[in-house]
Amino acid sequence: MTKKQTLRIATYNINGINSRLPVLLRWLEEARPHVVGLQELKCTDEAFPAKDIEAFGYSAIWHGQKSWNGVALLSRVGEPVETGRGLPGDPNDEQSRYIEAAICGILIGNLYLPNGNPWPGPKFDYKLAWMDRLDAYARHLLDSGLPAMLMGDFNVIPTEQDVYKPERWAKDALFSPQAREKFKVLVAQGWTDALRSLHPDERIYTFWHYWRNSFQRDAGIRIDHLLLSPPLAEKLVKAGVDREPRGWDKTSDHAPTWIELKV
DNA sequence: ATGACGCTACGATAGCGA
Repeated sequence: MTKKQTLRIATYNINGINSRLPVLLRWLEEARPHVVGLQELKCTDEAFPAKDIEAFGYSAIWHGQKSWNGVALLSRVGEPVETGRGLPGDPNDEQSRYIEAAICGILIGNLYLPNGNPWPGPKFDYKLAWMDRLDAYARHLLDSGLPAMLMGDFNVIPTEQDVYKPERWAKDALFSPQAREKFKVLVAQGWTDALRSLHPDERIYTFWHYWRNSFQRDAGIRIDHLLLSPPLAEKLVKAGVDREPRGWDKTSDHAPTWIELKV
């Protein structure tokens, strides 16, 4: 790092990277994040638009899957050194929901946590089991003492403060007591919820449904999170949500969510 | 309760996921 003061790291559920490519590239050009974790690529490894992304100055690693899921890490501050692909803890889990790399001396885990609807049901059970595996792995990361972070689409609304109208989400897996409790226990291991720690009293949303003019009414929820280990938390200087891209044409239902770290 | 999107396929509309 030469004279750079801060490192900007973002998470963005792109909801189909090839359909959203113009939106992604426009945002990369305008926001110029140093590191980006993407979720919901909805493409195979072969169909990942690596050349387009490289043309904007980013190295990338990705873990695709036909039709669903898929995660990637982008960096314009050195090539990501991959340290993990697939969440440990279940060798039979074939869903592409986790990719991890060392970038600029930071261990970055990028995740797409299962949605879990309908609740109850097997998809909800899968969500809770996935969260148990994440809990175990996150503990391992903290124990390493490394500057580490876990970011992505957690598909969990942590508290009533993180939803425009709690009663509308009462029967949704994203707001279920079980998922919220597991998220709470995870953070309590010693992670810092970056956005909430810097903005304790604000309403912060990262997702708005396409239907019923949700974005225009700001009827949103906060489900995209960046969790920092103690050595990173002390370097946190800014955090926010880029709401503008959510208003663009043919856009994702999520907005890019980011932090800035002292380097 | 409603419903928007992208993706896929014994495809040209419908089911699935979320």
